[in-house]
Amino acid sequence: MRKDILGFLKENKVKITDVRQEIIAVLEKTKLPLTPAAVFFGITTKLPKANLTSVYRNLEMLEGLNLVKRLSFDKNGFSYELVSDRPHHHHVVCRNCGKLEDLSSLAAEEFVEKTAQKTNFKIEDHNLEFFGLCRECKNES
Amino acid sequence: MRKDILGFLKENKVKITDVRQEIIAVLEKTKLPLTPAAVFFGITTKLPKANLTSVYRNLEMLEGLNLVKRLSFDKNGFSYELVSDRPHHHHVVCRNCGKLEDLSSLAAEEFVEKTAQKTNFKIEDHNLEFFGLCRECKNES
DNA sequence: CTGGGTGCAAAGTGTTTGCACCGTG
DNA sequence: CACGGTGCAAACACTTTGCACCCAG
Repeated sequence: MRKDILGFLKENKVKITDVRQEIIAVLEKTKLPLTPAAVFFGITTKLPKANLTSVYRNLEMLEGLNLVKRLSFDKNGFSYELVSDRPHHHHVVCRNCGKLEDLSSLAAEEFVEKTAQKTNFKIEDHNLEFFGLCRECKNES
Repeated sequence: MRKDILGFLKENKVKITDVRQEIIAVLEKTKLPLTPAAVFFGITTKLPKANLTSVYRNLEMLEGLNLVKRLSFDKNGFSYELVSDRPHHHHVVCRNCGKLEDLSSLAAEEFVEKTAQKTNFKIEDHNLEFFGLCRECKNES
């Protein structure tokens, strides 16, 4: 588990427990958005007695501290990904093989900026997702 | 209910029932994304015996025909909006008062196009949503 | 008159809550 | 050793499924 995350948790008086370390470790390792169930599966290899409930509670807590971001790709619940120190990024999801790619984009920042001006909203967050066919699946069909 | 929708349903051999007409009427009237429960509430004024199940089934059917689009704003389920004949549009949601505004934007189209090029995906759909504070709520706080 | 559509009830699924025990700080 | 965190079970909310009756075409 990254030192900065650990420090941040301590600053916020959050106890460092096995479950928490593992949840964060799993998210760090995969670097991709995971469903609570997937995270749970990931941590059970090291913590066989762990509980889905704790995963939910901790993901919620981590979201509150902005260490984790919740995304919704499909109808069946949410996925969570670590908020890394790299800038905004968004996702492109292949509807055939389910592959998910990051997209860090200056174009996105421009777009957000234009939107804020146009609507006169104070934009605090945004969610930009793309769905389609990836290189491979595009050619197969 | 709009003629073109009615015709399109007939073309697809979908029976025109009271429930369906009312669901579409409600979506047309509000012009905003509604949850299945909200649609249900809307149709019960004219069809007191209607059932939530039918609303779900019909929204799913309409989504299949691309007459309706499913969106997810918050954790508690989905909302549906009519796919109108105007071009792509997206939403800006106020996190304080819940107000929801459309955003039809050329900038968005550009952005989608750039993304397709950059990733080499065949982009079929996208979901662009913004969250923040609207004009009024921005000034109050 | 026939197959799709509907209402109703029951089952699923993902998520949350209550509570007693546990373990970090 | 106090109090936040955890596991477990039960409750919840939203959505889906099974089935018999109904009605649009």
